[in-house]
Amino acid sequence: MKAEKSDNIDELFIDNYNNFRKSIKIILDDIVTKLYDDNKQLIKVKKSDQSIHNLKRIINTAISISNKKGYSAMSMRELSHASSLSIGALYSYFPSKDELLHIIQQYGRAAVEKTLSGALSNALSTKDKLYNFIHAHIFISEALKDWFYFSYMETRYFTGVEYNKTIESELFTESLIDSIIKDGIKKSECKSNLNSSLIASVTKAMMQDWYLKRWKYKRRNIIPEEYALECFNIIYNYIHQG
Amino acid sequence: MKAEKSDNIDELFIDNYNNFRKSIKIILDDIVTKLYDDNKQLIKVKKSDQSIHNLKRIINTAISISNKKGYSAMSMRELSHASSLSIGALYSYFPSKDELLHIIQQYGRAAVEKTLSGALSNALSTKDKLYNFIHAHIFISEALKDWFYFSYMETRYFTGVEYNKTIESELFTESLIDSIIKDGIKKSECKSNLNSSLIASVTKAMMQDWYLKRWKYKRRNIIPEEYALECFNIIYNYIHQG
DNA sequence: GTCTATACACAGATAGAC
DNA sequence: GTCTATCTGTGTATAGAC
Repeated sequence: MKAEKSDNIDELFIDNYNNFRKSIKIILDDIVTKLYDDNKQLIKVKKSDQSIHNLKRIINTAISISNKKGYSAMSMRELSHASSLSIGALYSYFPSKDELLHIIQQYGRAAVEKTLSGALSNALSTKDKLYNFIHAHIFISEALKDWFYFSYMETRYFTGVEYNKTIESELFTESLIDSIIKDGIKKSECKSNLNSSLIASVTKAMMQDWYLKRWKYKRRNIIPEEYALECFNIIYNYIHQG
Repeated sequence: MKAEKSDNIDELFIDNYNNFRKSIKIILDDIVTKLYDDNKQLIKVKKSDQSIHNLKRIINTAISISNKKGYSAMSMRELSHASSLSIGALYSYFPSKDELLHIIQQYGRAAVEKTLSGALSNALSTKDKLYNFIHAHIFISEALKDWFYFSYMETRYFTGVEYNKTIESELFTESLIDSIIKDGIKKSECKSNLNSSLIASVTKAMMQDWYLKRWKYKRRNIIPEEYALECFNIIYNYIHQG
């Protein structure tokens, strides 16, 4: 059995968001470090503790301002002021405003991929797989709620490669849910007459609402576990056999 | 009984989107006409067949461009060119770009209110009320899909009154679903242990996905009736008693 | 009522001092 | 590596001709 694989990330977030949150922080640091290597031809500043700290602040500040007024309406002067770096200094971390957008996208996408890829590995039954997947998605979108919101809202302005990658990611997530259901049908754990791809779509819509309407759930004191469980219950109740 | 009230709009869209679409077109014309009266202190051009036609084109063109690049990134030169009116002419239909945004919002909000207000009137059972409401919402958001998308995406840039009205509208729609479920619990048509407000939220999220991910459902040839029915089935299956 | 030409503010980006 | 000063393009909005 695979039970002894204790370094696997997925055991951390099945039932507890707090543990998940702690583990993802370390991963995010690694990802920013990796951004330097992946973009070394674009970044003038050499990789160092100080510069990693600065890049992280630039990314988070840009996301924060953009979520209030939109990326295109965020001026470099504003970003400069809010991140406590001069405009000149900013431009040594990225060559243009467009490239900063790409860097921000790379940052979040890397975190999401790392999380979801581990979410299905140890789950066996349809019920457990669906449960784990929904929880993993809610948890990562809670930990990175600002990035998720940013990415969702700015996607439509993306062009070329960046746009395609985002659409691809949307459809890939959906296809994972679709597979869980299709597999459940095959194993007679689910009803046989289900429109699995349509159910996968609405499941994703429910999960996305968590970060799209964060203000609403916060106001009502709904915690990630509670929301994830309700989503799971609604869908599982609809698909499961007998 | 109320059955003889044949002028009521709701009988048109329960099962058939095409009939709904035809009836809403007339309503939209009335709404643009009303926009002149409500904003006569802002609009320099006098109300006429030509000017109503122009204002409608301005609104639809602005929505269309904004949905591709965002309202703030849409330039007046661009809107001028795409709507075949000079910049000078545009500014006799609205005093500023900000005011145009308000006019666009008034336009859509009036149409939505008119539709949803009639959706619950004749329905009696919980099942029928939920069915009708979900269908009405999917149908109006299909007919005005560009406006719905626009409104959803630009809300966060709104300030003051406009922002409050949009939030209010979101919560009001949800409270209607919440009431349907609460009423069903009281009448023992629904399970007694339901978190009705949370279910109302995810129901709304599912309905919103119809216009937020229009490209996806179009690609898969999903029609409004099919999507509405699936949403209804998932939720009704979860809430209904026995 | 609609046009063209233009005023004036502010955007992104860069050069060169330190 | 970071700063300030500045270049150039584009934005919103308006004035005045037709």
